[in-house]
Amino acid sequence: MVKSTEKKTNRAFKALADPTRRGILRRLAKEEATAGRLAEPYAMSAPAISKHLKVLEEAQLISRLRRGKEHVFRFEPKAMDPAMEVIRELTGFWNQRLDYLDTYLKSKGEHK
Amino acid sequence: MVKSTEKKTNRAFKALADPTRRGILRRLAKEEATAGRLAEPYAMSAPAISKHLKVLEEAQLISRLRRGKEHVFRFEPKAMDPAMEVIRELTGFWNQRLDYLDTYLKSKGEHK
DNA sequence: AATTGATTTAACCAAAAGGTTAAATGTTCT
DNA sequence: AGAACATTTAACCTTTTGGTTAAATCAATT
Repeated sequence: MVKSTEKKTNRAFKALADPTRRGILRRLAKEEATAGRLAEPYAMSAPAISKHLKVLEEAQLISRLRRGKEHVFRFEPKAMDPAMEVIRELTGFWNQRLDYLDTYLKSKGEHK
Repeated sequence: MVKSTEKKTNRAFKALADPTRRGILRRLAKEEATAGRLAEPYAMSAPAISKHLKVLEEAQLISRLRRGKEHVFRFEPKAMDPAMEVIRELTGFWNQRLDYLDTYLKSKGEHK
């Protein structure tokens, strides 16, 4: 199922393309938080934040659980994988890093 | 200049959010190519492709040079850095890998 | 049961995205 | 100079995006 992966990739990158959403993700990467607390730093209405949260949730970058009257959000790092994979594919990230590791080990006199 | 970095990040993620543009980048990551050759795989008009190329160029993910009547494009991997940095920040990618390196060195009896 | 609180949904709006076709541009060939 | 080629720009259209305010929902409190 290559198609659904592509849609996930689209959604992930699109979600990451907005600075408000990246800010929310950064915050949630440290600790879970409610919609209200997430909204605090922004000069933006609650519905606007709610929509951003929906976009992130649809990209599966965050999950939502209801606790009493508030919604608690949590970062879901697994959903970053398609984006990481694209970047890896494009930049040969792994190769570079493995080269680096190789160089490092050589400098330690470890490697032949 | 934190602001211009944020704009670059926006543009990079936005550019990466479209599957046609990712396809173009994948192709250019292997070899440079002209607009015409890049357009071939797509059931889309030349102006549509031209616009995608413009978006990628504005995100600095590709560069353009004119060779006779054709425009030759080249992938510019440096422009991926802001996106990589966001992903790193969010997923602790480096930390994971450094932990891995650490574990590796311990297993070699190198560490402490 | 009514009120308050947290959040979303609905309806709306302007701007951006992604496509089209037709026209313009700049280069090469005859 | 003129024709053919590769590509972009212009004008247009529809859908999506990112925001707004007002209304609805649902849980907790009095």
